[in-house]
Amino acid sequence: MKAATIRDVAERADVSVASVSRVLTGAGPVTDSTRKKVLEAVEALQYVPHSGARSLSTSKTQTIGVILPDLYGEFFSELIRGMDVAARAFGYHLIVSSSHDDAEEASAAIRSMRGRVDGLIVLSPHLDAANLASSLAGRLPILLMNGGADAGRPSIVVDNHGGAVQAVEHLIATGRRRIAHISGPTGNLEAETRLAGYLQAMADADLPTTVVEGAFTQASGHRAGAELVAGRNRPDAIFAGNDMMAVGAMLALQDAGLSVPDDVALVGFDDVPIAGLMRPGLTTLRINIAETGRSALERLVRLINAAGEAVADTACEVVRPELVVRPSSNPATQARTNSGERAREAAGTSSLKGENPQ
Amino acid sequence: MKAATIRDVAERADVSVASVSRVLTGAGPVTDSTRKKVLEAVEALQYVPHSGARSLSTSKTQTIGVILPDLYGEFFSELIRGMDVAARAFGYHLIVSSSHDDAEEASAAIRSMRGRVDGLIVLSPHLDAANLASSLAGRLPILLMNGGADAGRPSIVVDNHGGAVQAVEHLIATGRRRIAHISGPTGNLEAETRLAGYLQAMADADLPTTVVEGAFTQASGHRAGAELVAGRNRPDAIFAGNDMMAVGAMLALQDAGLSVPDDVALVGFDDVPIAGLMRPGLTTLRINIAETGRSALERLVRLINAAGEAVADTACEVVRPELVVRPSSNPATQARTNSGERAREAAGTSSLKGENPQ
DNA sequence: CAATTCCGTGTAACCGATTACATGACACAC
DNA sequence: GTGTGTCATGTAATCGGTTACACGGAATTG
Repeated sequence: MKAATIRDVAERADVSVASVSRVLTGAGPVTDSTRKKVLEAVEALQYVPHSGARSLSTSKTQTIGVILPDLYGEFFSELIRGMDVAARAFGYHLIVSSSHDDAEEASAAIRSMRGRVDGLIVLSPHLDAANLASSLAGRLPILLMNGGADAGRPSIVVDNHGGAVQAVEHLIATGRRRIAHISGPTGNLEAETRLAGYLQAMADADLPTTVVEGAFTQASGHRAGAELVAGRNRPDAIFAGNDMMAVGAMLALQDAGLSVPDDVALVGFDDVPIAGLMRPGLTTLRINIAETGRSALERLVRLINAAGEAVADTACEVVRPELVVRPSSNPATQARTNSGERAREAAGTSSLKGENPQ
Repeated sequence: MKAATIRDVAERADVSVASVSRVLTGAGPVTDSTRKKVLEAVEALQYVPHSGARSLSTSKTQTIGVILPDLYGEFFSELIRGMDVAARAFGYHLIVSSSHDDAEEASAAIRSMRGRVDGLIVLSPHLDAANLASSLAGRLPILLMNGGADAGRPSIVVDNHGGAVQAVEHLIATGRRRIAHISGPTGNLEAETRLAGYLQAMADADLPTTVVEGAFTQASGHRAGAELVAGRNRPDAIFAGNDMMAVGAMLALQDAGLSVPDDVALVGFDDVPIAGLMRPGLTTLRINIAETGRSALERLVRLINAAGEAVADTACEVVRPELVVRPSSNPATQARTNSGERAREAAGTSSLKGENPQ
């Protein structure tokens, strides 16, 4: 039994294919009686329009492609969730291609999506991918989320620089002066922007800087933390380029017998779920990822609908991270209030939607 | 400038559309000179075949749909990663639709994918979704990962029952006898299967059971843990239905001034990244999620290619969880060796691939 | 009552690929 | 030199929708 076509439906409803199409697309005039007959036939035949055929005649696919680098954990899922919910609301589908960690792979993925999607959202922490993406995509609307403001094309970036400044200013405000930074890997735009923010905030406060390079991994954070406490002139605060390195550093500090935050305060970046579950809870910078994903998708849909017209949208939208203060950066003089914080954290589910079946 | 069609390519290469098609699909004989001319024209025109048109004439979309419930964090991203990598290897694209938490929504998603995909992978922890999926999909190959063995259709399930038995037997082996269970929400297949495994293992060992119902969330685990330690006849071990509840319970125990594992041992399920980062590290059951996703996709591709033929594949593949022993379930008599474990965990990146840009 | 408008409906062209079949060139054998 | 077989290539039908245009019947108007 082959799938029903629009002609089967037309025949069964005793109308023309044009009427069936009009009922189904909602375009053009039809009487109620015709509509009723068509819908009955559709129901009876379990008819679903062939999307390929539709896309052939309308040259729209109602599909949006998402190109992602190697993202892990909460970040990935929240982002897709936000985009997916928005996509459904607009009647779009989402084609996802993940794990593209170099420009080569990413451009292959873009190429393979051409003709299959109405627009692309490209996340890429790689310096050169932005141009690649735009040249490869031809006339396809593209929204970049590559972490670097790329003037002249629609994009969304996280204010990594501002976030880093916030982190440093917070540490200064709580009385720290010897503030070190564990940076992310060289070549990663986000890492470099966060580093730049750290350097600037320290310069503004006239404080000396210490930077150890990490790789955005927990292990590298552990190594960097160990290195920092072993050196002379031990810092009284560490701002890590992301939460995973902060977690590694925290464990290294505790291994060395130091107290966080009394001996060394600690601030991360991203607010991954683990941040709130560490003891002490990790101060960090939060980005509402799902919201960012939703917003990215909505913007792309607008770009698609406006295609060809006044391309007024070349702005670079900035998402500002929010500082979430937890005990890891309590003022140096303050007594520990571990249990209170612990109870609060344990009761809340804000950063952790728990269900995780299978 | 509209996109080039196969006719433009044919014209430019001074051959027929048939030859262009033959070169591009690799089917049929062509001389090297023709191939060369065609490829040059393709390159010059930046030609990409229209997937809709192709799908119309071949009735294949080279796309696989994935229907997911509300999944969070690592589970979601690992699963998609595994599927995505496999899909690329087979030349397939992945359409993802997530956040379907009731059968209604899930079936709407399935319907909207008909005609757009060559096959479906449906994850659903809902009891009735299995039948729904199969009836809605028509002749579309479907692979179920709904957590309940559903004889007669291709499916992949996690051995939740066996995992729970392993957990309980492990706790018994380390000397515990008063073992309580924090279950997941009623109506969730996985939760119920894990509960059943607990009950069976306890019955086999002739031990009395205690069950408190949770909701797979950290907060519910915290409540359940508090309730368990407050009651008379405090358990000396708790097996939680998932890691998030185990984490909540651990914090509740520590809030109550109890030591894990000395006073109460703790075992979770899933091996989320946080499990290894808790202090003490949480004993749990690990599933290689990416691998499971990859395997699911490969199996579906096989189903697609075999469509219509001998549908010999109606088996229910079982994925067995692996017990990961960490300090939260150390034998009751053993001294704490926190620092050793801590160093090991911090050095390893096994469960945590750290990069988490933006 | 005829003329005009309006509007629901049907016919058929079109979107851009694939592919069965026809064609024609060429080589080889008799 | 004609016949036969092989094989690269071209022609045209086809997939299943959408939609411009034509058409015809009812309602409105003079």
